[in-house]
Amino acid sequence: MPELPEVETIVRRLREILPGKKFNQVNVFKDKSFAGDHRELVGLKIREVSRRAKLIRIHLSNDLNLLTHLKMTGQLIYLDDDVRVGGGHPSADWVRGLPSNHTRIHYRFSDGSELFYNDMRIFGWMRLLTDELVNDEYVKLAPDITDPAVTSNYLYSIFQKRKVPIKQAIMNNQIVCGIGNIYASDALNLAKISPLRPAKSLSKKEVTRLLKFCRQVINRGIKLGGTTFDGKYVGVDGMAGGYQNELKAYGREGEKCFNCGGKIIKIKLGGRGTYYCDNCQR
DNA sequence: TGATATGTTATCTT
DNA sequence: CAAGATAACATATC
Repeated sequence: MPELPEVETIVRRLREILPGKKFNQVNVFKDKSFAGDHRELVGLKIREVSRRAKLIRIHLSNDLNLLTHLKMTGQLIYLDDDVRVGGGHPSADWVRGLPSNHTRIHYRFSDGSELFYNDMRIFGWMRLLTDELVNDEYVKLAPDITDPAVTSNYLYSIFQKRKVPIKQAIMNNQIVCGIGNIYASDALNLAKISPLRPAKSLSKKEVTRLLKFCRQVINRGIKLGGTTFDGKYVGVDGMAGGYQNELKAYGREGEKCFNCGGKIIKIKLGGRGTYYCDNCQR
């Protein structure tokens, strides 16, 4: 269930390995997981791997791309004999023989190495798209939280028109991309702002503070390689991240707030689990 | 049995 | 048309 830091981690790892690989064979086990004609891939070469929001873009020859969204339970795992690289949803597929029963797409390269796309819940997808179509997708998205175009002025002016709770506002991809449920809870805790506050009620100063901490938690997550909850799979070829050891609010129900010693409580907001300190987050 | 899960998006309503 | 609310997608686990 990757957020931006997890996706960025996967991209950085695959970027070291995939460029230069040539597709020899493609097996699509679940039609819903792949859009386009996968036969077109055979013979194409990988040029580059990049990220925008939580989308992974594998740039190919012929102005084509494999655009991927892992959604909640997607994984990309590269396999070459003893080498296993990638990431995504932490599950036994990390350590199991591949393909696993969650493998939806299997790619084999001309040098014999392989790439597996696993997705338990099948929310995610891979699409074969031209550069132009990728751009069409990108222009629909608000700038990434890592993009300098996201300034406190920019956010403040948008928030003025929104009365949804601030947590939902910062998770809205039409406003800013890349802040998921975990990092939203943590950023709000550090900023000492209640997730329930209507977006329009935030002062300019509060928006500035919130933006600062959003960037901080996302960058910290990237530095640590993302967040991995299932301890069983930590340490497998370095696939697991480390942010789970530094969570400020998410998953800490009943524990002490690091700001004030108050108790972290859990509520449901917009259908998502939301953790915050009732004492210092106002 | 029922609630929950790190994400989007279609659809309906206001 | 814009913003908000809700369900939906499909599966596993506690």
